[in-house]
Amino acid sequence: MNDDRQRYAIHAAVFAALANPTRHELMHHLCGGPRTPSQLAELLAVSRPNVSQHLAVLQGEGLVKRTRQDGQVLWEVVDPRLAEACALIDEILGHELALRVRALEPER
Amino acid sequence: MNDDRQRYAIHAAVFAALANPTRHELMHHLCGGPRTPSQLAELLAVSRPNVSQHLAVLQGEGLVKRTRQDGQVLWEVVDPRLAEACALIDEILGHELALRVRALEPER
DNA sequence: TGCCATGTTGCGAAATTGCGAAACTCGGCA
DNA sequence: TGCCGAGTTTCGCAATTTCGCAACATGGCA
Repeated sequence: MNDDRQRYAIHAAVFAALANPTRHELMHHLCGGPRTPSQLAELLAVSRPNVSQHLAVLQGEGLVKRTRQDGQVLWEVVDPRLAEACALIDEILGHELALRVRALEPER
Repeated sequence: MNDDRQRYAIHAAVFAALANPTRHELMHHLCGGPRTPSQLAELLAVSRPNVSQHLAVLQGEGLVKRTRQDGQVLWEVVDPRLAEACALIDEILGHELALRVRALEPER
């Protein structure tokens, strides 16, 4: 019972890590392979400090990890299946999400 | 490009709706079938106004919907497959999450 | 050694979130 | 009509998040 409460909290924390557009986009790019902070900063058009901060949040939830190769810092997703999970959520919520992307503000 | 940006924002908003322990628990209970706000308030041990607020957030992201039956208000999940999606994420992140739950509470 | 590019961390301001308390809406019923 | 309970909305405040900016850390190279 109380154990469930903690489970919900931990689970929610993982979702919170992906509840930010910038972090969501970071994960998307990282699912395509390891990237350096500078590459990510350029891809997302945000500052490098900002990238580092968001990567730290994702790392804190165990979604990405930092490696070093040839003297440069590389960040990568911990489990490639995370990409599959995102794709599946896309599929399940696809209809409504697609509709909302298409209709940016008509009503609601 | 810019379309992707909006897509990330909308997608992140859906995750944000599930990025709160109370809302996460609400979704869990609602996946088991329709419930009234009063039932939910008692199940989660939170105030009824609080339940209404969280339900409004979930509704805003198109995850739950409100119906009326026999004079009482019932809330239910829009798509039952949402439960499957949550289960799948559990499975993919299961290892680390289970470890973290265990780390917090040695016994269950 | 000093210089430079790359990464990270600390800090303050603005914006957002979460929740309790109070107020309001609505249906049923005597 | 008035009352009552269920449900929702509003308001105020504390806590958190986000981001830009500055400072600090680190590795390669002349």
